[in-house]
Amino acid sequence: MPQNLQDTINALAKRRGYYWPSYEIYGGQSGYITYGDLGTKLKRNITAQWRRHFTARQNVLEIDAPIINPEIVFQASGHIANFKEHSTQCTQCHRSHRADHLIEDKTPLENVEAMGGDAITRLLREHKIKCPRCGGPLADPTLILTMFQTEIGATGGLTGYARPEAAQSMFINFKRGHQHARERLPFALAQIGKVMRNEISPRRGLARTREFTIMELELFFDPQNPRCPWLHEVEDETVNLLTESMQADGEKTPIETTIRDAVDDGLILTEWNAYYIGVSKRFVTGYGVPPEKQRFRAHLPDERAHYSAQTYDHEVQMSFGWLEVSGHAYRTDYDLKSHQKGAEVDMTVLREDGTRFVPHVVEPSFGLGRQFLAALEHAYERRGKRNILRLPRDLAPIQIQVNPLVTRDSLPEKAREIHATLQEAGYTTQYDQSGSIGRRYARADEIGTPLSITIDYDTQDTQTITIRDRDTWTQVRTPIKELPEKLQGYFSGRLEILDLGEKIERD
RNA sequence: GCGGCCGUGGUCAAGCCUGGCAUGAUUUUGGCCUUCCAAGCCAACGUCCCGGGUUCAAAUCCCGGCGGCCGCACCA
Repeated sequence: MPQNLQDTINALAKRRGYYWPSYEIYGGQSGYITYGDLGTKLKRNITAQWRRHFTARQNVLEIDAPIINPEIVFQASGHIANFKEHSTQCTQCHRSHRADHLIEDKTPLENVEAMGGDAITRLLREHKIKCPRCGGPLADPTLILTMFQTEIGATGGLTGYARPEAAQSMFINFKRGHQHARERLPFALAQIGKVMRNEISPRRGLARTREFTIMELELFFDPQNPRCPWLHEVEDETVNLLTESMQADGEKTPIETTIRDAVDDGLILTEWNAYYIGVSKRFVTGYGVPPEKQRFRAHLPDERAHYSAQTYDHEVQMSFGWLEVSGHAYRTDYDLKSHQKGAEVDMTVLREDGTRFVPHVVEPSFGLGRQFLAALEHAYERRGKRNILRLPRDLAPIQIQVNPLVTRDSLPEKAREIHATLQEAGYTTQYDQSGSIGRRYARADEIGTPLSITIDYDTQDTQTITIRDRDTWTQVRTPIKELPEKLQGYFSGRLEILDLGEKIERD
């Protein structure tokens, strides 16, 4: 067996069809993952949950914009300038360093990055800068551009880039969105879509891929009226915060605070960011990560993005360390102003007092693959020889498995009949008659199917079936005619396994 | 991109050092059996990451590539 949890889950994912490395038959290509049937269904359920938490409001509008953007969009946004790195490597100890930072350390120069590649190479040579670690000679820096570049139009001509985040689509469509939101603030634009980042060295499977789905929301508000009218909904939610100043003091243990207190104490700069941090905690808890394994860590000034005034990463404790599952950035009016300048289009909106202003933005941003990974890892349980995925019932790819107890005496026929009924009712189901009943329950457990329905010899006589619960292995007996109502109750979260029928005791 | 370790059926592993019929467990599928938790029996499907070299002979040795993990850097 594999030694660590990640290997175990990767093996399970491959075996059962959650996900696997892409381009396998051609030897593989790092940074790409393909989702299988179960994975696709799980993703769909996670996005459904995300929508429920983040977009189910009248003034949150969802859009679906193109992935390839003309260069001008990213010139205006600042990405072209900020997405280049000049990296240099020590020829002796092979460590990599950022060339511009080395120059800034050794000279009075500032913002060296903006001077361009030739200047950086020249400065590195002129000042005879050595490896800060071992003092060895450094190679000439190489330019790293982590956006995918392409040409728009089959005959070329116009440079285009794949978007590395969905946010710019929301900013460049701000005016349309504002119009559709009937020109009222606050409102938000949200988007679930693919983005691409040409990572230098992607690793750890799903946690970092070159192409992934992002779930992002931009909330626009008036900085003179920064109140979040929905804050009360999450104000009592407790979160673990690791603030900027705590990290500056070397503090590693977060403080537990309510959203309300975090706002009142000034730990979170805007009510809107605080609101979404609260919702984020609920969302992540909802898909199975216990609160004590979550924290919100503030970005230090030097790791913050070029647009951000304050960013909190929502991190989840995984077997391999902390994993960032979402980012909560206060982007101020940086982006709208950038596009106002770039496109020469007025991005201001009207206040009641007749003045105009550019709205401020708060952005919660989620990588779908990372929610997926966090949900899987926290659902995983080893019980004896068995793997169990204790996925929440509203996340499980297959909701119900239907089995005949044995494959004779017309039990399979009856089981298929019930299976068909459930499918017609809209449930995601699986029919299984292969192997012993225990083996089939084990299969259901391993892919995280919460309920198994078994047709046995009592079914014909009493018109009842048994329902087995994945987590407790408890079984209850239920009349077939009550199934629709009971299952509806269970999957809406109203009923638990013992509410579904009469408990069966077995020796 | 650099360095270290690694790559064997669907999955996990032994074999590699010391070249000689690819091995085991498990999974999957079908059958038998079977009145509830991976039972048993029978059968089947399916493998040495890719390319080149050395050799009578390469999973094994050598070279290159690709991929994975870890460290450096990157992760907006």
